[in-house]
Amino acid sequence: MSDQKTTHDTRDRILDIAERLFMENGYEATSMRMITGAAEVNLAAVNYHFGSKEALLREVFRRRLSWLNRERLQALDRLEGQAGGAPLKPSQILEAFFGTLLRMGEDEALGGMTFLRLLGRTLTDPAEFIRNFFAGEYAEVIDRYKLALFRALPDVPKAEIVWRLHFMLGAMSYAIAGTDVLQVVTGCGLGDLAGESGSDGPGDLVVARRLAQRLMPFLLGGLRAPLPQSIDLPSQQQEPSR
Amino acid sequence: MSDQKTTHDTRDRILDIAERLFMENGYEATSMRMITGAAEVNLAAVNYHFGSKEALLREVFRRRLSWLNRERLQALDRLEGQAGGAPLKPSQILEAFFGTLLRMGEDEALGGMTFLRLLGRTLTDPAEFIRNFFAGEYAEVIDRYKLALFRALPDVPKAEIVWRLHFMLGAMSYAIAGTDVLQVVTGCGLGDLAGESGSDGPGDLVVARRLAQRLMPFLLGGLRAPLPQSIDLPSQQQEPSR
DNA sequence: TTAAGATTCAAACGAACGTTTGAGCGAAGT
DNA sequence: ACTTCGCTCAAACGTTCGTTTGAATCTTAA
Repeated sequence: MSDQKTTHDTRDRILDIAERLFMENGYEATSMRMITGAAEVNLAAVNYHFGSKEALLREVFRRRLSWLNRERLQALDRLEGQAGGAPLKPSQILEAFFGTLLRMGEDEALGGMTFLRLLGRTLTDPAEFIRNFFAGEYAEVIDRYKLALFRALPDVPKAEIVWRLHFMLGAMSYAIAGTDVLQVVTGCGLGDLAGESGSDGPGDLVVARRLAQRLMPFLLGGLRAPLPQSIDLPSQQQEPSR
Repeated sequence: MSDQKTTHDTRDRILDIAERLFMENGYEATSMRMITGAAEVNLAAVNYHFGSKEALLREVFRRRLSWLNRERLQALDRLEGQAGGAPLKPSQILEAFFGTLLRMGEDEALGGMTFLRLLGRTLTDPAEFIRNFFAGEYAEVIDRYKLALFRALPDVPKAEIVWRLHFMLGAMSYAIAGTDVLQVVTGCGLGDLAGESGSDGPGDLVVARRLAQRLMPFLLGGLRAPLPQSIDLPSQQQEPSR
């Protein structure tokens, strides 16, 4: 029973618990009383330290994404410095972007698989304040990596690259969310490796490494797939009348 | 008997409105009063016709997924009948599985892009009753297609195929969800094509076709990507910089 | 016409929600 | 010693939630 409580003790305990509960139940289905109860702090502590429930979710993400954004930009800077003006290889860009994220899943101090799962599940949340928040947090990094891919694949139309970046983000987001129907049906996949509900399976490090090992070749294969042959809509032109 | 005006009028109006509102706000953030208000029916109508809010969501999905499951199984039956015992081509399997779904997005009578977006956003919902429901609905179809892929790719380890099916589901789910950060940052992608917020952009047919045209080559490229070289965890212990 | 069943309706239920309040506490600062 | 300030606390705020109720209204068939 350590009675020693400082300011950051309460703040960080709220953030850690909220991160886990938001991941397990989603934002709307997680109440302030669930969070403060599990964190063993007073109900009013969240509003005192963060201002509101929305601001708490933002802070949960901000403390992780600020590290991730910095790391992703540094990785790209490093690669471009080594290349000395030449375009990067697509595999290098993907490794810097997705590898950096998946390496967060290996380190519990950076949130581990708990944060990765939360991120994957929250990226498809339709709530407006969430989407606005992510848009602001991701803007700079997305733009830098998008331009790097444009230079790495000069023969591919830019719109096509954006589409495939979109698909790659989706495959990763869904994979780290760990809610796939396959996992329940086949008993195989991320959930099987993670041992989500209590049972101590392999640790976050092993889970994240195995996932990265499977995901990266898939993403690269998709990015380099042959372009669709027909330019746009096929022959028949069907217009919804009125 | 055939005149089902009163009953199915209310029932179907509730289902249509609920489908749209669940898509726009998510399950938890959509209240019964929002649904019954927009559908112009009494608040008690949902509990009378469906029993509960959870049962309403299940019915919203069931009326679409029963059609989708039937169509997907028939498509696979047709292909296997034509092949006469020989393994199918992976592209045929993907076309039957993903093409059938994306064709739902073209037809407003089958839910159109509204249902596709709802499906993509709900597949990552952590609520237990939702995941159990999807597991039951998808079990048979997933199993059939999984086996078809095993036979189509006899040289690829089965675990690897399951992983890649997992990734393909993710890319599709995320793409049809239409909540990608790319759309807000770059103003390009599904949301741009869809004109989600009121403005009449291209119809569902055009949106779904363009999406399918871009997604299918990506999925095929990912599925056929070279296998990861190392069997499991590498030797080096890499520490993320802080 | 009339009785029975199906559907709609306004109103209310208890519970849970996010947030606010004002008193109380303990360790600095002067 | 006394004030200040950061923080915690129990209690309550007003609102909204999903659900239930019982009477009113409509539909249907004998």
